[in-house]
Amino acid sequence: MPVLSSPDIANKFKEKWLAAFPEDQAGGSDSAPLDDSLTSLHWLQNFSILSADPERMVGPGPDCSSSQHQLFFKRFPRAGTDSPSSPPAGDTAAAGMALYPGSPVTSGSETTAAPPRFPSCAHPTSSYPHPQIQVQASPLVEVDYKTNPKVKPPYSYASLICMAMQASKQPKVTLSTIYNWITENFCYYRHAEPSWQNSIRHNLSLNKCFKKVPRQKDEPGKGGFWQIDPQYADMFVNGIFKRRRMSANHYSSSSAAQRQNKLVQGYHSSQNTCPYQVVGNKRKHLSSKDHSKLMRSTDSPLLAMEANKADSLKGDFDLASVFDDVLDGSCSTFEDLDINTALSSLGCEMEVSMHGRQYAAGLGRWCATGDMNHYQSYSYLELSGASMENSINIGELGVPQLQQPSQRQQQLEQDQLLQGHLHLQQFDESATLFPEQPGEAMLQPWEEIKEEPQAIPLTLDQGFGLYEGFFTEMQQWE
DNA sequence: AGATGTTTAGATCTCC
DNA sequence: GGAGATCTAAACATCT
Repeated sequence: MPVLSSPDIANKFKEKWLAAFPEDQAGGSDSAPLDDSLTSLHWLQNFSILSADPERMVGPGPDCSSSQHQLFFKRFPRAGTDSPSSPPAGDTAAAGMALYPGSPVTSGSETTAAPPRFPSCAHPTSSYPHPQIQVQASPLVEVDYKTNPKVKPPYSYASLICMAMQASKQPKVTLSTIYNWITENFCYYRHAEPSWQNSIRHNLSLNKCFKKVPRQKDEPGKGGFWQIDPQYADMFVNGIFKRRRMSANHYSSSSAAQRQNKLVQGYHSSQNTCPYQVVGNKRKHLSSKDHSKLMRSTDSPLLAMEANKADSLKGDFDLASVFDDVLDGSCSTFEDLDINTALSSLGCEMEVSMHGRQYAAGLGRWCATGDMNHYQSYSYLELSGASMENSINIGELGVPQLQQPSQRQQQLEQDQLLQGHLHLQQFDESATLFPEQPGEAMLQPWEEIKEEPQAIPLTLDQGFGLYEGFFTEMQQWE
């Protein structure tokens, strides 16, 4: 059996690629050879992520001519912009695990379906169609959860509730607000039997993560308010409910890779308990009584390809501050994302250690170091300013979670490489999710957290998709 | 009456 | 196999 070197593989890939996509042969003058892009990272240095948004390319904008990243996003939809309905590639089982609360749409490559529209969405980026990831068996089948009444969104009710809370501008929401948001953003529930509302109520009551806030006597209306219990804010990542269910010794005894793998499995599996098909996976939870559940199958060519990347895009990112601007933001839909949500979409690793104990990084702010045009790094600064040792790695591309100094340096270099022409401005996020309980979030019962922040190994394309998704959002901050 | 909230029970799945 | 998570369904109570 012949052994192919990296260039060989790249060349063969190029040949097959061009055979499959001859239109890519005629690249622009600025396009670099495909094999180069596959065998080296040099092109990354010329890659302007800020301009890489394929949607932005449509409209006027600077630096949108790079055929390389056009090609990239053409072929590899942005993982980072996987909407909540777009499960991470490779996670065929976790169709509901979203890294990025974008628009509630999952769609294929074809563009016949109308892009999601969120009238209540304020910022300009919300109006353009999001990259679409196929999750259907047929690449021609799209699932737009906002308009498709047949496909049940692959989110747990807890996630839906959380997303609704996130999308609302209020620290506390009413049941009807949750109902409305869900029905507004998920067509399925507009047409479904109202039993789902029962489930929502059941979830609110039963789930400790949700806290009921009684309505004041002078407040008119029916029922009370609901909010995420600050003690459990860490259980929501990007608006997706993340159950904690890992034993402590699991972390201490297993290797980083094993731990990561297992945790990822647990996390992903936890994100979707809805029936689905899993290609090449033992998980099969298909109920014949609801045919729509079949549509959660994720054996699209893309995901099938991604599924083969055994270690790709798995893990999660603890960032309680994803909620930080929920209160003062203008978010009302998935698409109104705060920076932390966008950061979360990076699938970056956040690891805050204190006195040898692992904590989920909750509050803090992302800062870039260096001048505005040449950021050397950016980091998540613990607001407490205590002697926390931060180890933040954005754009983890398969780097083990626990890093030695040399590894960290390596990662830093990798980060710098990836940052390329990025212009990252420091931003401020001062709002907290639970303003009525200032400081409480800082006193979260971290010790109770069994499931810890995970390093997220990403394939290059996925990582880039995440990066792109992030910096697409970052532009708004600029 | 309808909305809201609580509780119980069964089923299915994953993880340990 | 047990435990936990989630979904679904149902019954019941309370409130507006």
